[in-house]
Amino acid sequence: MDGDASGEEGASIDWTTDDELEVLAETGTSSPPILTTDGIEVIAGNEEASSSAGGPHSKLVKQFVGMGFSEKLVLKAIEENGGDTDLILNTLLTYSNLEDSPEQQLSLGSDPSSSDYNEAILDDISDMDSWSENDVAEGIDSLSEKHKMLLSLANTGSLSDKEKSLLVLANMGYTVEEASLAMERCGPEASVSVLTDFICAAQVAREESYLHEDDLKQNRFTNGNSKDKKRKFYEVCKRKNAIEEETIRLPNPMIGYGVPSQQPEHIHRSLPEEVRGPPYFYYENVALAPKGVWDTISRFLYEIEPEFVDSKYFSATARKRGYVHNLPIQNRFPLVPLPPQTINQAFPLTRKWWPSWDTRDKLNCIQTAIGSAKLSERIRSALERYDGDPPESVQKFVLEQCRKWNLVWVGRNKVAPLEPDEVEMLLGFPKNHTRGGGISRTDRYKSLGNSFQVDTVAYHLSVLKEIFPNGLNLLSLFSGIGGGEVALHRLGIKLKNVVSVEKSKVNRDIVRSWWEQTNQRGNLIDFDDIQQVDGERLETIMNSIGRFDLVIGGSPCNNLAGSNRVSRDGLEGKESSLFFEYFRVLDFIRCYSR
DNA sequence: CCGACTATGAAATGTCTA
DNA sequence: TAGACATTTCATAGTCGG
Repeated sequence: MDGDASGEEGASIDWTTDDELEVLAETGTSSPPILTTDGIEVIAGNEEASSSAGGPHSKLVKQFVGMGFSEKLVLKAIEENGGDTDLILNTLLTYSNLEDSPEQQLSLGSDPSSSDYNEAILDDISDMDSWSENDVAEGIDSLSEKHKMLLSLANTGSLSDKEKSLLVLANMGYTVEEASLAMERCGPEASVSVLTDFICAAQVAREESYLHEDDLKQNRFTNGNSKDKKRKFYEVCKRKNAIEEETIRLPNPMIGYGVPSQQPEHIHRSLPEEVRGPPYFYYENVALAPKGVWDTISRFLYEIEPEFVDSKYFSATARKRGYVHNLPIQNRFPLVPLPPQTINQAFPLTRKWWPSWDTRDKLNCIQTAIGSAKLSERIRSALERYDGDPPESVQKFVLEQCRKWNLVWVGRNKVAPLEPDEVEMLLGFPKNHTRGGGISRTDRYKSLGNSFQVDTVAYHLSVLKEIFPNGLNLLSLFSGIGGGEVALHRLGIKLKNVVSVEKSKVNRDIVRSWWEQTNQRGNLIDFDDIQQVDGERLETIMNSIGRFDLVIGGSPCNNLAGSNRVSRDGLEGKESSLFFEYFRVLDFIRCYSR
């Protein structure tokens, strides 16, 4: 009924040829991936049909740019070879090879001055060590010297987008030279995936030059040995994909190292000596992030495997999250009293109106926005047409919407979204935690939707109680409404000094107000912007209050979250890339505390 | 300008079935 | 096992009225 009116879009797009090369790349080595002349004819046909949009070869250009070659190279290659994809690929591979050797530099019009990354810094880095060895073959080692060094550069201030990408690529095992070349060629907006594609192509080209040096010198632009080249290209791409496909899988059931009601027989994990606390750290983000995100996060956070837990095992609402931490996992204990475990227990008044065909036991994840009044009205009028149970199709529609928007039954045929104080209770906060102080209702939903589930986090942090009987110093990054602080407080762990970094003023006010109301004896210091929390400032703080025992932080998820239709850009997204700031600060604290 | 409100899918994963 | 089908998701941008 609602948003299914988009049936026509696919008709005008012809997908039959677009993925030709990618499909070939995925087929195993058993069948050599050779482009047939059939494919070329089809492509040529399409290109005539769509010549009004873009250039005459726009489709071909897109195809090769998608493979990681720069647009300039592609255009030049097409100009020389027409529509023959075989010849174009050959030429491209040759070009990218020649670009690596200065004496044979072609004037391809690549303009170094247009790229604004700091070449001086990069040169310094690449001179400092023998990073040019290709790590891909050896596999990825744990926290390498590379990004430690990058980090020490970054610790004086915040990270630029380019430095972030560079860190990511360095962590994937690529050399800094490769990464910076790729970034220069692919432009500042290029995603990591595009960059790795480019590096792949360059690697092939390099290996090619090694194997066929003579051949290339004599026969620069001809179609020599194209089968070998392409085979090589696909092999390297496969190697790259093998790295990318090393995806962390979510456990089912999502109980991490155990939940109060379900504790595995024997749980054990051994952390490497160098990551054992203190300082302890606790990082959180959404479990269902785009592919590869958790691999990257885990690689940065010292190769510690994330613990994925769904908060539905702690409360009446689901909340699937991943936590990376170096806490002990033995002898955890839950907060008491245990919060309501079902919708029924949490909202007894809804039982009277709850239809038998609504089989929900738990609510879905609480988000930052609520269902509209119009939807509730649509549901009511749909149900009022029937005396008893509505037909199955209506039931299905209503249930779908109730699940999607977390609606509960508040009257005859009447559904409604949760109230802010109900959300507070479900998430383990004291009632009215976010109320007052001039905060709007909308902002309450937003702040709560972005928060921890306190019981879940407290269960993990409970092991700290016996480690720090006299309290601890807490560094809380992206504090939000203070889920970590509330969890520790409810556990009875004394907070000596809390340094809290939170962008939103209303959230800082909420934490401050909670701090005062709970008669805390320690000090609460808050900061606005994590990018301003540099090494110098941290050092000053630590000289004053002592070292941090615990670093808590859940970095922004909005570019990772599934409900974001607009900017689900992954870890490189505008806000979610602040993860690298978390890492920067954490690594500084760790280095300083040693 | 602020706050309430509404419309806006896709991507990843899980489950069922041939 | 592959593919159809089902479920879930810490959101954004725009409008409107005060």
